[in-house]
Amino acid sequence: MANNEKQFVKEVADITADFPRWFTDVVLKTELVDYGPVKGTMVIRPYGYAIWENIQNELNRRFKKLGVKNAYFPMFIPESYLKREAEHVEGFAPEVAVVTHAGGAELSEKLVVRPTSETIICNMYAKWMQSYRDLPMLMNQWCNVVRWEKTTRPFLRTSEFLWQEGHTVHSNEEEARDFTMKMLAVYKEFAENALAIPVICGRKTDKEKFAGALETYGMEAMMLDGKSLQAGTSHYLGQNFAKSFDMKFLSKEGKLEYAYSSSWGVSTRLIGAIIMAHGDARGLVLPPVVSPTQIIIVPIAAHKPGVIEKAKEIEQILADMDIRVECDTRDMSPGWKFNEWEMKGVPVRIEIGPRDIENNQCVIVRRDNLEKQVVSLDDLASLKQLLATVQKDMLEKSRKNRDSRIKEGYSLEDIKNACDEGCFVKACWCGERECEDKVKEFAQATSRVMTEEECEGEVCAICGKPAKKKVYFARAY
RNA sequence: CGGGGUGUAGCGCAGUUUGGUAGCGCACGUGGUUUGGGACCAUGGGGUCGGGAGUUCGAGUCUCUUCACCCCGACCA
Repeated sequence: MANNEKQFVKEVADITADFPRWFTDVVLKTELVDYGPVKGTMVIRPYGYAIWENIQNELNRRFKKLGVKNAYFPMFIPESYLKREAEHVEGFAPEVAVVTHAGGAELSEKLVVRPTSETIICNMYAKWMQSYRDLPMLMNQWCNVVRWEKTTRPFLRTSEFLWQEGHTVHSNEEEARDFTMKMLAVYKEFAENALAIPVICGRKTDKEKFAGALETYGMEAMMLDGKSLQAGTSHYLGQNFAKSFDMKFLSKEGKLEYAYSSSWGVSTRLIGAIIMAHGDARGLVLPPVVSPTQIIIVPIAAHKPGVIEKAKEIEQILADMDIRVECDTRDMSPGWKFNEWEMKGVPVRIEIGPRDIENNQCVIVRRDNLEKQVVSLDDLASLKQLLATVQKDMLEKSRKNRDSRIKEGYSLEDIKNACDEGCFVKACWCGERECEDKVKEFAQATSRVMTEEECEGEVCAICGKPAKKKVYFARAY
């Protein structure tokens, strides 16, 4: 059958062979997103947005535990704010969108559409903090930001994207540093337990750090093709922004002091990470925790008496167990529905037909390994456990895959060869920017994060000078 | 901004060499038969061939021009 979707399955038969194409097909055909009319923007459709909502819920719960509260700050930032922190403006200037006209007239001061909100939030924080009693301030906002990138790809890099950006201020360095690390740990736990994506966390090199930060920590996830995706960052900003935005407070000792701040964020890119970490030739594979629909019920021979009723009955039982369940009663052949829901990555499918009803059973199919099993209709309670199992197995599978693709590198050639094979490379490094640039040029790879591993007595894999750090190198999205 | 490519129905494409009635598959509407891995029969609707100018009796096709998008680089969550 020369049918669109069948062609799609064929096209993606070997997904890593043409990964960008596979990725684009998947996000368009599963109705996650569509392209916006403005180049580089994406429309997030209900199915994609539902994943985002689940991510939001999971993260909000974790933020709350740390005492972080949600707030909202304006999208327009006076151009002068951005310029106050020298490194920050230098880092973001090339990619900001600027509003020059509004209300039918030219503005006296141009407005930058936020590429990130440190500047405007710090400006407000400065007004709100008087004494050490006001600290720490721990806030987060869910919003959109705009960064005018040259090349774009749905979810991974778009001109406008949704994210969460948290901003904290503290009265002392230790607490601010501690919070930066705490949030990194939250992200890691979230990535692994909610998204089933194992991540490598660590400090970024100066070359890769956030414009304006003292230290940037990142979590890196390996995609199916062995490339790395920066899935989240946590920055220790020191007193940089405090000094630029006059964030001062009166200490216990009665002295006026600059505050210490941190910022951290994850974006809709995480949805891209899910797609590219778990997907297969049939399309998406979504982890149950964030999947919009956790169980899909497909009635077989739905026109026969009692089938729909039974399917609906099962739907109700599962819904009462707080499972996100849906019953597909559309007038289409079952095979068509199987393929569609597999493509959309729904973790578990239930098939229920006349033969099953006769035997008081249903057929359960897992999306992650496509295993089929027959389950008694009296045993539906076990499905909750099954979802948890799928979640756990997905993480394990990703972890195994990733661990088998981390290599040690002792030369530029090693690094290049490993990247060509779709691997991360751990290599000793002297700490010089120049060597990172060489890796970029020779292997098209960048340093992802630094490890805590010892490299005493080792030499830099690039220049041969004494090594200071052990670093992960990889090609990245 | 460099290098390459594509614009024809909602989607995917053929037709362009050699100018001569606008085509195919999927999707969509209607009627019926179906339903355990992408069903079938019948029938129907849908187009300023990216835009503009030119050559010609006649342009999807040739010439010029313009616009848009995609892929590969440089930049980046």
